[in-house]
Amino acid sequence: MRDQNPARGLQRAELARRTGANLETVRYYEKVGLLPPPPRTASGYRSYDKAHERRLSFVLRGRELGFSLDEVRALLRLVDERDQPCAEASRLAATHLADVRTKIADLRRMEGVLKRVVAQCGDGTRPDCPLIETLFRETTVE
Amino acid sequence: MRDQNPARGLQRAELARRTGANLETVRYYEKVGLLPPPPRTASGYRSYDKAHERRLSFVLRGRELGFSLDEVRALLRLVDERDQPCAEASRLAATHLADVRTKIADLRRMEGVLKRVVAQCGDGTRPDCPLIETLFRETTVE
DNA sequence: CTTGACCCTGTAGTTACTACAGACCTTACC
DNA sequence: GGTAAGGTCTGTAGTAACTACAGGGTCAAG
Repeated sequence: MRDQNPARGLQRAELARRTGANLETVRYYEKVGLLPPPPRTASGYRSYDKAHERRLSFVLRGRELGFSLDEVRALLRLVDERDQPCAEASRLAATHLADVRTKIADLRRMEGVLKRVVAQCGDGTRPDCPLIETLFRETTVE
Repeated sequence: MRDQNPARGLQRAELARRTGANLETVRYYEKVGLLPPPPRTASGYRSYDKAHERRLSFVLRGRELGFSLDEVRALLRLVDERDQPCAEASRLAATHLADVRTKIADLRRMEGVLKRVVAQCGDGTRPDCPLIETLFRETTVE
């Protein structure tokens, strides 16, 4: 069994397990500057603490809300450098919310067309496949 | 003025313009096998015809419906090789429709959380930013 | 002292393009 | 005939956000 003593810090796999991140993602986030490089043991192993865990969770939750890594980086900068980050953070969130709504609208348009053609295809015995005809003939957007 | 005589075929830029594709995308689709390599002029220029235009439009419309290039490739194979492609095509579309609906559900969850936090942030004068607190504290998914 | 489980690094692969750089060709105009 | 502007060609590198090795080092238990 590996060392679980909190005074010695978490290994990468433990941090990944505790946060739900993929093992490789932890190293990736360090590489792109979203996680600070942790101290190393004598043999070069990374040793994380609670602050790393907190920060990694922040990034992962940001990702769950659909923020890009650049947006998460901006949010982290606000956390680190600003006293009153709410106005800027809220602006970022509002912009992102608009992006999300645009994506939903796009997907709903796709859903509508797909639903229609799947219904028209029925049991798939038609010689003129409505899906294929749609792709050849129609514009899918007005 | 360039040659517009249909007997001589379309150049790449013309094909792109007529279909709405990006110029580089045309070559890319050829490279990944979605468009057949067109005949070349004596000096090596690609020369497209109506069949290419039709096929490229098919790919672009498939993309507008959110199909991956692999899925579009599969649909094109059905068009080329099968007499009765509708059953298989419809299955592909139904699978893709389910994917689209999953994405919509994900985005709606994001939208709900973002809408809430943006509302809570209000004019951005709060010292405890609801967005940042959410990212640090909550799980965004139940 | 070996086995197995972890850790390290750097790099390559993924999707679907997009954007060059450097070279060649064609056309219009003078 | 010359030249400048615009097309075209190729291959390659860049984008986002990871993910997955390969080839090596380390560490603890039996």
